[in-house]
Amino acid sequence: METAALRIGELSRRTGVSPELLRAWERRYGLLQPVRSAGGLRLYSARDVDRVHAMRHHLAEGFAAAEAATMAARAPAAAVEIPASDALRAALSSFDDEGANAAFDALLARLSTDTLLREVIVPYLHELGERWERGEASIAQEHFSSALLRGRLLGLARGWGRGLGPVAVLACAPGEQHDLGLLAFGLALRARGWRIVYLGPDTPVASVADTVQAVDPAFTVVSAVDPKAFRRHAAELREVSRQTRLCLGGPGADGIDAGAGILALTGDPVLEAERLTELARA
Amino acid sequence: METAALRIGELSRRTGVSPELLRAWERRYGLLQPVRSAGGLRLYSARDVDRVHAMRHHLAEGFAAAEAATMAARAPAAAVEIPASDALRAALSSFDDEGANAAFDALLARLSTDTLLREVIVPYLHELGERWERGEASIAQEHFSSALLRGRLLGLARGWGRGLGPVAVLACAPGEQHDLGLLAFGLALRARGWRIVYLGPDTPVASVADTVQAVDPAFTVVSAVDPKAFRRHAAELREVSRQTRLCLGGPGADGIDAGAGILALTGDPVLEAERLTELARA
Amino acid sequence: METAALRIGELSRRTGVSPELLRAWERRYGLLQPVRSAGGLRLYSARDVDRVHAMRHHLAEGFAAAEAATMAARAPAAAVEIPASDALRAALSSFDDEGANAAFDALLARLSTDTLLREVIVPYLHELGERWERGEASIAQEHFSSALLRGRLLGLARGWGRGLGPVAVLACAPGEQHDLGLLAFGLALRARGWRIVYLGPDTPVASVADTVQAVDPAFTVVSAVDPKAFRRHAAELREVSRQTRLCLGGPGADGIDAGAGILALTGDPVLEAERLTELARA
DNA sequence: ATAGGTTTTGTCAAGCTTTTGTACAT
DNA sequence: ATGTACAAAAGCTTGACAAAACCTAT
Repeated sequence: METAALRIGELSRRTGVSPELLRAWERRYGLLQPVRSAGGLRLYSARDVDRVHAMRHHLAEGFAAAEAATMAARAPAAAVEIPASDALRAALSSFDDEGANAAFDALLARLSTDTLLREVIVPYLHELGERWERGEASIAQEHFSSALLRGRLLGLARGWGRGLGPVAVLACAPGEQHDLGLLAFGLALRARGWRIVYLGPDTPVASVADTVQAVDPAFTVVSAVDPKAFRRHAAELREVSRQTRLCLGGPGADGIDAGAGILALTGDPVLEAERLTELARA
Repeated sequence: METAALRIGELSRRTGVSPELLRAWERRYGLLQPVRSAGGLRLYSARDVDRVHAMRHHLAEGFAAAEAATMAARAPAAAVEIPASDALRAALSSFDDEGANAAFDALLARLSTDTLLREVIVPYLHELGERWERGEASIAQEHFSSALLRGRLLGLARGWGRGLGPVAVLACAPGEQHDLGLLAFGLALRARGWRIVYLGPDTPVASVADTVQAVDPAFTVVSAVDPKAFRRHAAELREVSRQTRLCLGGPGADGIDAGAGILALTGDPVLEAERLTELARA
Repeated sequence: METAALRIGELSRRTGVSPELLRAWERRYGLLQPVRSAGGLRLYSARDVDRVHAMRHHLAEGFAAAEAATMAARAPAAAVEIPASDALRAALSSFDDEGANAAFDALLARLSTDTLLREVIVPYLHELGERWERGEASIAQEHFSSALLRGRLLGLARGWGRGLGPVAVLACAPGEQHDLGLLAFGLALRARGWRIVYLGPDTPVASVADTVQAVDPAFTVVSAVDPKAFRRHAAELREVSRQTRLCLGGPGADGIDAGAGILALTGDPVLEAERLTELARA
């Protein structure tokens, strides 16, 4: 996993706590248990950074160091605040192209693609879907928001077919127009080194088959919001699954009995991307 | 076959590489294998000129002579400048994401948005449409191409809602999925100072009406490939046309009797953008 | 595949890492495992370039070299997010024309024009200026960077005079050659719907006056790095300010007593563009 | 917080080899 | 035209060095 190994100086720089104090906290409270390099240097993980931040936070609250340390050791992760995501939401719901782009830029500058997807995009898509079901979202706003987000995500997607990693073919099922979730999934895969061939919304199963033949992917993902889209083409999909490792994704894959050798990806895009990557490693 | 037989002096003059060096390259790397005259003189073909040019190109890129030679021998044409629009076409039809983006970038760096749209994108869309009608285009390729171009065009569209110009609302008719032409039209308008509110594919007429109410545009354009999309919603559209200056666009607007006060935009996107701008100036 | 074989000098040039250091990284961490030529020279692949970039990226993040190396070696190079702005900087400072253009394209796809200007171009210009003052930047280096950026910005500027928005006339003061800041300013205005008439470096005040007469702009901006450029032509400028809303821009406008009715624009280009647009809206 | 020792890491040098453009003799 | 020679530029290996960063213990 996260083997990011910081030395004490960098940890100090990132947390604003002197190396001496960091060592003291280790000795006295066992706050951190860094691994050591061959030569004996302490090597810290990214999680340790959080832990030190928590420690400082508790100290500032007035707790004694010993207490602060046990608290920090127990609950290292404090929620990250992402105010810009509210700004994005607000701009999208008022047709404010400029504001939405600025907010997106701000998020992009501060977060990794992964975090952006997980913390902002995916929740927003969920939210939109729910408002939609409850009849609250204006269709006009949904269209505006989708077009804008699609543009930004496709911007991030640029060049995602290049490189050396395994190839994944992504397509929406026939009739399916909602491709934002699939885009997010593609980006998450890309961040893990995959190469993406993206066919977009409403792709006939035969086209997926053609593409599979042409590029020989490690995985193929067909996505839909509505399970009917899968049922309607069950036979064809089964056929495709004989030529490639086939996955069904999106909310529509939830109730589906995928059938032998077909994998259902029903979780959030980033999670499923992680899972698929683990699977491919094996 | 191109039997144009150059002697080494002429080859040297054409390529700017000294005869000695040409011979050295032949001896050391086998870069060229000229036929010999009866008297033993080297006779080079036109292709050899390309090969030497490629060699020089690779050298300029920083490759070592030995490497440059093998590269030049393998792909003599690689150094030849393929017109970027052909390169784009070729890359799109072979699922080459990287190549397509590079070609698009090259075009972008050399052409104005307008020229890019008029000379490259619009012709390409036409071509695709025709191949489609004749059943020649693979659907898979069309999807891949559309997704990629959509991404790039939406990338250019960024921030097109800001500023000072008049506002135009753009939407595809209900059921209509082809938004690339509409996107191109929006970009052409933007290049003329308009602000764009873009609703994207398959937009219910009621949503268009909502948006018109919210942003009060100078023009509203609804686009479709199939005229039926307009006929099916004729009444609603007439209703909308009472609140805004309404235009119908795309191939589908061709045979339509638009009705009083409704403008049909049937020409190519850039042309129509120009026309609308003239109209707005008046 | 890509067997492009670079020798160590070229790899060094492309990555900005000295050959000695590259060899040290190989020996100590096994970062790269180049194939060898018959004579024993190291031959690197394109993938190795990515790997070195990743290594540098991790180093910049504060990781120890040993850790950075294992991270760079493990991750598929494409998965490491190297901020394109760093890539641009690196390419510019190593005279890597191709790399710089690619980085610029990547930035363009990812960011809005505004963000690109504010977060990348303007800071880079500052940085260049400072290095220049401290005598660290070579003239060649500055020329190369300026020429490349000017080309790209002018590429973005294409067609910025057409359309419907208000007109702004932009010119560098007599003797002033630095127009990149002014270009950035023009682009920021364009992104807000303005039409730009751009006169470029070293423009006689009389020419500005002529242009003002011809196009009747909403604003006219004259820019200089050195305040003396303004002082020397104070009288003429005052004269021009009677025919148009005149602004003085650039670092040189900072200490200037602009005089009645003359506006000084001393902030960063994007900010000032926003300000002017607000002013025009009123 | 300091002292005294260790590890890590970028840089340099010496001496020798390979690569490659050019020159020269046949 | 051919083949050989040559010299500058670029690389290779080994070994060493020193500054910065870290360690432990007091």
